[in-house]
Amino acid sequence: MKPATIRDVAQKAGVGLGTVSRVINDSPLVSDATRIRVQQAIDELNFIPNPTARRLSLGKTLTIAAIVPFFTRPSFIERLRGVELTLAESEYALNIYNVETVERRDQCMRQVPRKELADGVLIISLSPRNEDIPYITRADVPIVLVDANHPSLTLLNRVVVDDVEGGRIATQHLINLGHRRIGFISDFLENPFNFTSSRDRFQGYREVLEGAGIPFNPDYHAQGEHERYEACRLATKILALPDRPTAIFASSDTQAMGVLEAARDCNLRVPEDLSLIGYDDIEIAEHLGLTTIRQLLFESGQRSVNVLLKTLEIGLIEPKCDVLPTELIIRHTTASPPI
Amino acid sequence: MKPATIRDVAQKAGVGLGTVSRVINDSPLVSDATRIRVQQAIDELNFIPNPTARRLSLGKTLTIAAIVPFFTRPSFIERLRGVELTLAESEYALNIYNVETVERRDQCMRQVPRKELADGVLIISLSPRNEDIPYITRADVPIVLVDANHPSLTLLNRVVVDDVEGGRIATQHLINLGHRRIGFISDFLENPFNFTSSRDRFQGYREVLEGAGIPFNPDYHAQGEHERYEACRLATKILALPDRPTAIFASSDTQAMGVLEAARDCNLRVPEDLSLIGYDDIEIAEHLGLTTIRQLLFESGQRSVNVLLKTLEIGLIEPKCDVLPTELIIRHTTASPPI
DNA sequence: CTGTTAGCGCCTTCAT
DNA sequence: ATGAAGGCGCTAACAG
Repeated sequence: MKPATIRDVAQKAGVGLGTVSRVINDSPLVSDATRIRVQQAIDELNFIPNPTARRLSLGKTLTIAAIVPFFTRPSFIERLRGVELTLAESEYALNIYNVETVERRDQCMRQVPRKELADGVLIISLSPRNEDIPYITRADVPIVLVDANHPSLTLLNRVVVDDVEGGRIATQHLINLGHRRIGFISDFLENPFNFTSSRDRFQGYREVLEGAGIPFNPDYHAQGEHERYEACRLATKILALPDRPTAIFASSDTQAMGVLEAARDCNLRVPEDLSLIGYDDIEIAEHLGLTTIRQLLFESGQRSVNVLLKTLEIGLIEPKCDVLPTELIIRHTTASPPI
Repeated sequence: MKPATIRDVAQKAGVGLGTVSRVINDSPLVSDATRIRVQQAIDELNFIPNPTARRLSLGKTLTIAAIVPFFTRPSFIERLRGVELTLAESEYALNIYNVETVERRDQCMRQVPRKELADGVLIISLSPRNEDIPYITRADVPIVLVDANHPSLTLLNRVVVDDVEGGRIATQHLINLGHRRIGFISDFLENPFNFTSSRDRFQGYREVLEGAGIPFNPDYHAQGEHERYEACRLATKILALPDRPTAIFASSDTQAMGVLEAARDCNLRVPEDLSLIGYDDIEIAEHLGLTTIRQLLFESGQRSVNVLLKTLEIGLIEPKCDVLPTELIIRHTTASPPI
């Protein structure tokens, strides 16, 4: 049987359509008597206003779109959790656009920011490229960049973390412990998804090296897919170097796990023989006792939604760039180098 | 500026509304000449049919709802990934209803299975209770139960795993190694969310114990929240027993990690002093070398979507119960007990 | 305060 | 093969 409509309710309550609509929307323009009568009819019919019709009539989708790559990776999940929980309290639904291929990336970046699809868009961890800019700037929908950036997009709200600074902190920590030979394992610095975090962390790494008078050794930098296996493979190669590093900075905790495996394979003790620092402080990091750089993943999700909701409520506001802090978490994978 | 509508396209192409609609929907009832003309107008106007209007007109939501608890837990994520990837190829959108409280559980279970909200519903890892049954059976929407069950719901499609069997396999593995004192750490067997997996695995555990002539020792069973910390706490208590178990079966890999921590705290080597087997085979299990029971998480998501889509396409079909296999993965946390 | 009416953008008959 | 018209369920503006 078909679900009850506003019309059924009106008939049952013996009122007009408009009145039912007013009751639904908590309009003050209804007498208590009729409100009760209508409410009764609603309850009896187990009526719920059809969201699709509502959206069409309102000209709003009541939906927020989140474009996020590889949404099963722990760090992205944690961001999404912040998004989801914050949004759950609102009247907005969440649509997740999971990006796992470059084609999909481009398609989402260009097609999703549309009024017909969402009232607001969160672009997470995917920095637009120059070719994307026209699509984004002409979008008639508020957009918030989360963990993403682009020089010419200062007119967008952004919630970011200073990855260059994070790279500095990590590297400085290792140097403070006395390390001079410091490896860096990362995603591909140049990649079709335009992930920028590794690039930024690498920059911080190099800045600090230079500041400490340590020349950058290209052999100590290996890049590859963002996967444990791959990181393990890369680390194994670096650790086989005649003058192997005494410390490795992995640009994510996941990759740090790969390094841990490589160290195990090479019979290197961590941290006695090899120090290791990761990045993100995902949940598993604590279990592993991994020293890492914490960033506020959950909070980045929360904040970005709040900014978006405020924009939707108040209308365009002065675009802000919200820079979340970064923190060194010292656990048990870093120590002074062997003498 | 407002997005282009079908009307704009019609005007630009010099045809009627209906024709544009036909072109959009690949109707054969359009001559090639006009089709091209219309397509040109569509491209020029950068027109995309408004999904909301489409849904209202079609009387379909073109949306699949997935009710899933704690969607950030690795095992649920992996199921969701199967759902998402499979659905991405279809014309259906995915709406995730994340359940983290009992109130929300009840609300979702009762309100989500409605035609107005979704064309199909996936209920993941949440077994309906008796009180939910009326809401579910009267739902006018196809429902697929994933990793969930209920005796009176044989009319629903289900994709499940035999957790009792999984519990048996895990326990048998330990017994085969020579263990007689086997602990079991699990979620609360009775819980307001009505998670049933721990209960089933526990049953398998007890069956095998009994079959081996080993009396069940209640001291060896501890239940608590599904969290590493909690599992660690529970394991610590069990391991402090005068006659502590030589092996522990944790009802999830996450909890197994807690046990690992407890063992570490107690200076117990795994597997020399304590054997440990988990459940799920989430990604981290491999890194940890954890012996565990693998279930096809990703595939459960895929299959459930396929069943749902087929139902939507073909209409009601004979409800099936798809039982996915379970597999023992032996790694390095189980061995014969110390003599 | 309340009933009525005109859309929202699209799909689908029904004529032509 | 194509145009015109009615309707999907709701909101909002208007008249009373």
